[in-house]
Amino acid sequence: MSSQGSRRILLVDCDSFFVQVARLEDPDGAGRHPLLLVGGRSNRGVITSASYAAREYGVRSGMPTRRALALCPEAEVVPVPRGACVERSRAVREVLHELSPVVQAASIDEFYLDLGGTERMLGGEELAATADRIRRVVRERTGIAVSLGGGTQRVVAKVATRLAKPNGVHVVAPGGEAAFMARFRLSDLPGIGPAFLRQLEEKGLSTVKEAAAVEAEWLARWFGPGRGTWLWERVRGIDPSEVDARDRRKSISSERTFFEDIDDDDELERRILQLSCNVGRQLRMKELRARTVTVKIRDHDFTTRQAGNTQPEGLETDRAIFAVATSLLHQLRHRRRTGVRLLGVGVSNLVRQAASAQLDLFGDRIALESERDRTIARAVDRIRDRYGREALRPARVLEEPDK
DNA sequence: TCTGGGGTCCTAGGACCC
DNA sequence: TCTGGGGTCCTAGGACCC
Repeated sequence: MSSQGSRRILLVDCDSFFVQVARLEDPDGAGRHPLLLVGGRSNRGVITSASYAAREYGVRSGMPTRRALALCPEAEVVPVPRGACVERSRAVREVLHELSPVVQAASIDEFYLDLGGTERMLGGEELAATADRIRRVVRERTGIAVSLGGGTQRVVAKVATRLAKPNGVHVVAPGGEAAFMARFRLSDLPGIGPAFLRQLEEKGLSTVKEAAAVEAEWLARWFGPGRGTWLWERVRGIDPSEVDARDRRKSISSERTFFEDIDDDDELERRILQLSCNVGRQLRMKELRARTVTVKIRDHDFTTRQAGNTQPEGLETDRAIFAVATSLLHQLRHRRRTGVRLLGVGVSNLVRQAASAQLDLFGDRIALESERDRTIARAVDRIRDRYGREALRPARVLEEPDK
């Protein structure tokens, strides 16, 4: 939409989103507790989001719940309100669509906007003023407190959001990008995690300023041409990536960490059936089919392995996904047979239902799913929508087809 | 008090085709 | 029989993000 020079990018980031939603969902219970933690409560659970008051005790998201409670024994832990989070996220996005020509959802609680080209329409309003107006409108219309970072580049908007939190705005003026970035540590940059940070530290680099003083040639030699260029640009606040409103979903997955490790093949097969059904359901809801099915296993010792298989045609039925997933599971179990901590099923290489070939181009192949299978799967979805999840159990879906 | 669940992107090697 | 590249697709693994 907008050219490089006139980009006016804002990142709208919901403040401790899961905690906010949990409070809105239960205003008299969880909503009242200042030390609120959202996350898994089982023996293997972790914290997804912590209230600002709880963070003062050192609690962080991703931390095992047990450890969080050791640090902050008074805290209350509530499960992630998944459905409500999806609804609130959609509500925020809809309001943003009214306020900005380009909206890209980066995650459930982050949205990039590009207001480039709207200067005349907004009567010359400063970007910081626009950001503050958006903050107030989103709050009024959805009840969600957000913070906004802004600038001419995505990376600048992203880093600026850190200074805006909570419930504030921070906009970097055009031309001030490099000077703005120079105040941060390399670990503050999005895209630099523990592994890259270790490599940077080996070269004696820990701040943006230090890295900006190194010639591009050396960065390329140390970290490879791709990452060298990437780093050279980011420490100067340069980010060529556009805000892309057409961004489409590329994969769907469902995984579960078990309360206790599972080593029994029949039990694993039952679990993988449930996961296959979860994925299939979402696929059909979005009117998509998947050509690739992937199974992920995490062994008792945390070794994580995966196997995938790509079909010539897209699949959408639970039965077909389950068939592929089961064979991949056996493959993985054949290579290493130990207690399984986590099992996951994912699908990718997504194609639109309508766009998938209806013609039997693969007549000599045994089809994994027929048009009849698909019709049945969609009918089962409708019955479940109407009468609840338990109206038809997965076993019915897996009946043998007519021979 | 070990390490969730949902994603994206990148890399590298092998197969296969021209 | 040996020797090239280049392009695309698939697979596995890893890093990273919220």
